[in-house]
Amino acid sequence: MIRQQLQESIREAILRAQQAGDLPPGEVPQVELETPRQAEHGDFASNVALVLARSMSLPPRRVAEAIARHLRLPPEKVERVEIAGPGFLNFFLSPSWLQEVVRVVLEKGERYGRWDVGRGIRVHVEYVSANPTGPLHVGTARNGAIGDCIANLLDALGFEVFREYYLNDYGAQVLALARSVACRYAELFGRSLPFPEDGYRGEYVVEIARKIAERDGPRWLDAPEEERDAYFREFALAEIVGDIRRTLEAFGIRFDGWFSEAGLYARSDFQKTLELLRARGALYEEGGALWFRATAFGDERDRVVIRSDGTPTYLGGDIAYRRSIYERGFQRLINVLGIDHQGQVRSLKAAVQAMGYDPETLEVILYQHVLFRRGGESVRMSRRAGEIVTLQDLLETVGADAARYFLVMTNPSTPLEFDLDLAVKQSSENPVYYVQYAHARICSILREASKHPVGREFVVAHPGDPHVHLNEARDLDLSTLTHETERALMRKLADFPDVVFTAGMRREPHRLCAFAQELATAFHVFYTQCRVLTDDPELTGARLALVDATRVVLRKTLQLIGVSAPERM
RNA sequence: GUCCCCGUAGCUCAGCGGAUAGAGCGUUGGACUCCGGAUCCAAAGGUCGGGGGUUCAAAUCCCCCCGGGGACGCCA
Repeated sequence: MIRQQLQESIREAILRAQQAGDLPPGEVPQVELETPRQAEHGDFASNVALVLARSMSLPPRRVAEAIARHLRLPPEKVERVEIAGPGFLNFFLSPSWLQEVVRVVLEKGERYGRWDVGRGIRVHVEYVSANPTGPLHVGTARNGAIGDCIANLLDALGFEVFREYYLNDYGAQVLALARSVACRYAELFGRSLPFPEDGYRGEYVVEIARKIAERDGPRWLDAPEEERDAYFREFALAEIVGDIRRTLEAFGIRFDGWFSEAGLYARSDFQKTLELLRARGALYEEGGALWFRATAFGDERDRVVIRSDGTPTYLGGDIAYRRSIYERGFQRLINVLGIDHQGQVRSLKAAVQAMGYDPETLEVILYQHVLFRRGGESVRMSRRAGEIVTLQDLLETVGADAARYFLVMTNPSTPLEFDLDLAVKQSSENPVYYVQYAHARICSILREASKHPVGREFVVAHPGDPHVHLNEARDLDLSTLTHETERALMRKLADFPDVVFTAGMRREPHRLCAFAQELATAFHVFYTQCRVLTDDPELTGARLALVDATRVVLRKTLQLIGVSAPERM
């Protein structure tokens, strides 16, 4: 990859300059390469001379000159190096090095942009994990979009990724759900039961009650309460989890595991966790409750893990869950949570440390909430008030592609305003369509090529297969790709691996959207200025290769974001 | 009160300590007899919330203040 090669060359040049006595000895800092805003400043620029000038107490430009003198970059890779401004080293790439990128993309295909920095490291990514007491609410949509995209990125970095949904299917809230269903069930038979104080009022509760009534008739009306609660709880959970799973699939998310909180108690994982903490002196009793000595591990206060009524707290279950993940052999835990859970982070890290694991291996990604707007007013959504705006609603109005793209488009730490009216009304102007359009346009060119007298030499169309493939690019002469817009497009293709790396390592999926848009723009600009299918066989073959390489990278980028890459729109 | 996040163009948001702060939408005006006009080109639009500091260089790092959101439970 170009950036790494340049960084290494600069580093070697500094070392050689030091050996030759042109620069004083000293540690060589990490060489940073940036992409200048202006084309006159080259394809890459380095400020390394400015950084070194300080420790070497030499004028920056003189340092830059010494480095430049010792650079050994072959002319087929770098056309020239300039020293500019206060002491920047500006690199101008040769067309042949960029043209080589096209070949690399086509040879690597789907593997272009993959890294192996994560090889052998098992990463557990937990996201969504919404309470199974009702349909998925739009608020969790950002969690899903961000979590899934980060999992995709980690996979691209070579980590062994496991995606899991933690189901809070235990405790008072699911009991309240069971009783809410029971109440609606009784109403169907003209009876009445007291509606639980913390009950669920959504229409879906009535639906579940109706299903039970259809299946079992009135036989639960006079059943013992405990028996009825247990049955209604299991039934309601199965219905709701099934619904959640279907909605997530429509959203493009599929988990490798669904972890039941109730299972932690059934398998005595919870007890084992308490024993572990107790053995390490991290538990004590007070006021009839069992406390975790969190302050000993950096938390602001100690935390209750078992209430005085004997029931475990949410945190207690959470700690046991974390332990189960480490027990299963994962080395890194990533948890995607809404900003309202920020208070839990320190407690969780304290618990991880108390159990003897490195708290650095637990990483919590906090994202700011989405403010949904409709008709210029913010939409207040409260499940318990029964006014549900579900993820399913969002998918039906704006579609999965637009929803995912939009929710991932901004930095997780920035609040996001999602105007539902706008998303519906102007869906054709949504940036996702702009990117998808570039992809569809390329596919159209390839289809067209198979009918073109010159172009058809370079493509293969299989009968019955809608895809038109490019022939081997190995023997193509790409040296005709010299137009300014071709150069800009190749530059973008060359950036892709770096974008994947940065987005993945920094857990900033929005960088993919920015890149997708820039790549699409570079393609559209190229398209309006250069004709792909011409009567010149060399030019046509080279441009088909460029366009096909663009298709590969666009498709890969959209795939990482979690959006489809349509061949026609 | 303590802690976390945010404040950049009319709106929604990018911006890695670097050179003249960007994109989309919106506004105004343009562009193929030809591979998809869901496209392209151009213009207008900014005291980067305010004030100090560090640095050769600050939207970016540090401190204070202002504004918005959130967290500080034997809730989940």
